[in-house]
Amino acid sequence: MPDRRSRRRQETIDEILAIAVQVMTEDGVTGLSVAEVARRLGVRPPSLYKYFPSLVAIYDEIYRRGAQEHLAIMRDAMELSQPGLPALTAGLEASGRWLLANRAVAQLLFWRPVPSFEPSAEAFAPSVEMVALQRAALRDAVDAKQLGREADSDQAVFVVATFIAGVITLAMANEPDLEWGEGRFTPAFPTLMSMLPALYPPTRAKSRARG
Amino acid sequence: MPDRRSRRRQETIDEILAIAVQVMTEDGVTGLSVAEVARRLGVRPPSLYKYFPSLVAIYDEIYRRGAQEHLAIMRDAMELSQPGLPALTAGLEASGRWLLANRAVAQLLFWRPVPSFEPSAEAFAPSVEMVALQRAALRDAVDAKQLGREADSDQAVFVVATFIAGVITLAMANEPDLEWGEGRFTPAFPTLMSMLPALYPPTRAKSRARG
DNA sequence: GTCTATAGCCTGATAGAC
DNA sequence: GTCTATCAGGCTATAGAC
Repeated sequence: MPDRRSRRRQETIDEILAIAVQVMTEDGVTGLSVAEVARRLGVRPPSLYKYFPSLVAIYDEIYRRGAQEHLAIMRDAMELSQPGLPALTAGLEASGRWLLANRAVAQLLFWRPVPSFEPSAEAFAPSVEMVALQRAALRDAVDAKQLGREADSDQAVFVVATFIAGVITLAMANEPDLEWGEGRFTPAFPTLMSMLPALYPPTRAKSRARG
Repeated sequence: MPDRRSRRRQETIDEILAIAVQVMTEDGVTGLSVAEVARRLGVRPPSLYKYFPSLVAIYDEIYRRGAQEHLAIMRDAMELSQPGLPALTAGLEASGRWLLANRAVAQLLFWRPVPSFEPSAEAFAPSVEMVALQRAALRDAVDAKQLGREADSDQAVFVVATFIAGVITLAMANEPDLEWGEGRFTPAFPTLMSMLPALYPPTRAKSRARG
């Protein structure tokens, strides 16, 4: 029941989270503090405890929303492309674009830089579905004979994960001010993806080899 | 002139750095503090300032020694292998093995998790030489006709950098307790390297095409 | 929901005795 | 080179008035 009171409250929560991400961006993920968020919001620290019970709770909500949005971005991009390799490539590109545009959240999601913070199981769930989506796209690619049968495997998921993780890692470390598509690393991603058929050569014609 | 006094001093410095790395390993890179190192060393915080002028100076020395050791490890592995692709693969494997065995230092070297810390130019130097070594190995690979001419390029360095960065990133994020060669990601590295000839196909026989 | 006030911790760093 | 003492500040979180 979103009456005026609770809507106002929701807006405050959103603003707190936006400021928190900004602080993480400027001062590093571990540089986030309740005090600094309060300062920027123009209130005193105790007021924030009406919205979040602890600093870790803020981290967890940023993680949860980030994982959710990241998954949605990738899924949408995949659905707009042809099934199989095109969808996989488009999905990972969209993922990379989002991660570079949301670097602080990306670090929180994948680098675990805050030892005292472990994401809750609920917050972690989207990561599991991302793997499933990639696995399904590889299966489609095999069905469409874009790739060989060995590509319908966890191992193949790891290979494409290596491509995107490598590109993102290098871009974040060495090109902190560039977005996806700029610089020396991210433009190489399509090239890397184009290597997949060489790694998993599609079988020719024979649809039912080896019974 | 290493008399007894300065040798003892050097041992203390080494011990401080070893403890500091241990703290970073347990509490995260940003969890390092002068107070905690002093506690574990069994002295009071002010005593450490006789050895390092500031907390940042400790970070910088860990960075400097780490970069140096990392470079030496890679160079040694390359020199023990056949020039070209084998040396490149062996060097990057040795690099990966060292990074996974020295995760906290690896994070300091490549992730810049401490916003207030920027490595000094001197401390950064080994990174430049690592790129040069990889570039030279690619040139050897071209000369030995293991790869095509396009592999003698910065772009090819970025590609192999992507392979190793991707593998290391995934291993560090998802398999915090496994070393190189274990788990799902690092064993895929040789497979990735074996894709290079497909990406940069060696020219056959014709050594002087297109004068 | 906001505030003041405060408890109770932590930190980096310095001065100066020994 | 070690210490005590201390400065000056940061932080999370809570109690309780308004």
